[in-house]
Amino acid sequence: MASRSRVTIRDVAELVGVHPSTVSRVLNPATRGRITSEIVAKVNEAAAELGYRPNQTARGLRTNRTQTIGVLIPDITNPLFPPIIRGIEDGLGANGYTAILGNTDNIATRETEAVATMRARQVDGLILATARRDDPIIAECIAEGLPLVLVNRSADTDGVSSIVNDDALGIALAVRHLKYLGHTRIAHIAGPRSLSTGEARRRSFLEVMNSEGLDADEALIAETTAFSEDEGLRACAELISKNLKFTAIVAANDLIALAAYEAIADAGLTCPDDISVTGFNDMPFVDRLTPPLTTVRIPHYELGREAGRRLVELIETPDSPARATMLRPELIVRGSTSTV
Amino acid sequence: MASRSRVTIRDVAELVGVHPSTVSRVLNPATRGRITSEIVAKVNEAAAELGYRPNQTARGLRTNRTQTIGVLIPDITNPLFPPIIRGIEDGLGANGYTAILGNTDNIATRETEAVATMRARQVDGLILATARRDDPIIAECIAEGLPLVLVNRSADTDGVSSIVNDDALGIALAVRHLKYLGHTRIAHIAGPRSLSTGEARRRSFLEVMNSEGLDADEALIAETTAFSEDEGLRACAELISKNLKFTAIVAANDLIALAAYEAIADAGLTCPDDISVTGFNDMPFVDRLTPPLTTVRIPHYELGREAGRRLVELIETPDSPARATMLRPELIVRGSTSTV
DNA sequence: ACATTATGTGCAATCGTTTGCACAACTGCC
DNA sequence: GGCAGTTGTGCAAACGATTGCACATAATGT
Repeated sequence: MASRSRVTIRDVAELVGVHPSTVSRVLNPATRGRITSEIVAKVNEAAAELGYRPNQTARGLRTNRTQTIGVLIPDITNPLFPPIIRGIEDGLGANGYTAILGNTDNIATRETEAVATMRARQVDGLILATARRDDPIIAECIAEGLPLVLVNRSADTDGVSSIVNDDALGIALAVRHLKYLGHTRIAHIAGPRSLSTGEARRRSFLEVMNSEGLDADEALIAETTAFSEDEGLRACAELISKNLKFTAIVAANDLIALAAYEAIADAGLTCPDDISVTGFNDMPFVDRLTPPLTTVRIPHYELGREAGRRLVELIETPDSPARATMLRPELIVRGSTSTV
Repeated sequence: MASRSRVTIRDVAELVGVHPSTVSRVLNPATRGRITSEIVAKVNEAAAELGYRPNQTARGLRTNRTQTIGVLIPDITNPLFPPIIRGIEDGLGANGYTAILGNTDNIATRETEAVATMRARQVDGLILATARRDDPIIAECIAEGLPLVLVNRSADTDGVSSIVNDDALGIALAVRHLKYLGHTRIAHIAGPRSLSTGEARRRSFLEVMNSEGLDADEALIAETTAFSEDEGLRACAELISKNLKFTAIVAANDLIALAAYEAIADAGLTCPDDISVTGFNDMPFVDRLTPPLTTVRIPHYELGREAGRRLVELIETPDSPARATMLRPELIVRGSTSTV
């Protein structure tokens, strides 16, 4: 028969001739010191010989800690998320935690459902990359005392830990770069205002335009309902059709910037000769486009890693305070921006 | 205190006034029929009222089934894998299973390690997207009776279920397309022979060149040690420097095709005017390159979904035989190939 | 009407660990 | 040498669910 995990702590105990609890104490670093070193050695030897591996399930039942955490993301096939996930796993893995993933496709019901299955699996905490600014799951987690970290997107609720990019800085870098190139009328294709990223970038755009003394014209802001190419194309085409005489577009993310390329070409114009474009995220391969995309690079991996570490901290020292952390983005100048 | 999952089957039982085992039977679809429908209704009602959620950990301990499976992939940030993972999760999720991920970076020790932590977590089965043709983990799983499905890459071992792309067909499509365009001297940048994909594509290349009556010249095959851009660039530059008068390159995957673009440009040539290039995988955004890449599209999502379903089948009907399944790829013709 | 079978529910053991408590044995002190 | 204090180990009760078995009660057959 399948011998999976057949060897238990009891087998090890019998082989050595001690009580199972002694074996348990040897195997737990925190209690190991209380056991005679001679026995420690014997137990370790026996465990190795039998190929003993602790049963996490049993441990989890007894301790009410599964060393498992849930990660909610919109969609793993969006190239934005893999580095975040990788970062999370690395940040957790170093501490013996494992992640289970849930894709929500940005659908609220699927999000609720995913949280439910994760809680049934007794996750020790949750990382949300899916948060809407008013997401009810956040309050729910706080009420239930379930450790929570937001990553990538933050929320309006305070008292919750988050690791996000400094969107205001990112937009400022893009706008100042365009100003430096001589642009004064700059458009913005904004993301959804229900997401912190969409809102923050939009607000920052207006602020920076103002503070830099450029034409901060609300008419130059186009709204989208999703960070998608379809939406970007629609918004951008509309903007161009209005004939507002702008010479540059600050797109709220790279997909929208890609859509801008298309809309510009559709209008018989060229990028960057007629209109400069900046993106946001620095997705894979945007350096290979024609023209290569000038964009704001977000440290996605680090975002994830910090989120993982922060969550472990929250789980292991339950009274640690909530902190909102911002990581610095970087402007990557390529060929999609040029002087007017 | 945190109320997470505090309500147990016992609480529900007390509220209704029945024994916990009765509640358990009601909640389990297989045994529900044995209970009076009146009680079933009351139990369901009480469970809903208390917000009862079964504790998967406890269930797992008792039944020795965690409804969790392990997925090993080389690296989630490689755009090849997210759709596979998404497919796996969808294929599993419909059956109540959840996946935990492990990134191995194609390092054997990390692979062994990941399997160990997964087995400690009592996974019910394993999906390997990391298999080398002679991977020892496969034999190990079979010996232990741990259900296993290979996805994307297969192995030399038989008696193991796998869901892979029909690489031979994919290569045939690419070669025939080039032949149709008038190419006769065609080069191949092969992937690592230690991986089924590298070997199968390489072998198929020679076979198809022969069967199509083209110059099947071993000298036109360049070897790489990894499916990476660096390796592709090295191999391709070397091939070009040999001055072998070929007019097309069949790259073993898209990253290598990208490297071919670079090597071709470095040699002062252009694609497709001087050399046509085909890729393999149809990664995101290769349609946006200049020129857009002609490539073989692999149904990655379906590959993953089938793997998930197959594993569930293997777990739930343990004597089901191992099957090797191939899914059909599709040639996507774009701008990187042209007539000679 | 009585024996027999079906049906529905309760009982208690069990899965593999962890951990508070008890208690020997040993140490050191005066 | 008796007493308090350590120290190291064993004991047994959990954690929350599942499930073979037992046993009432109800349904069935003759």
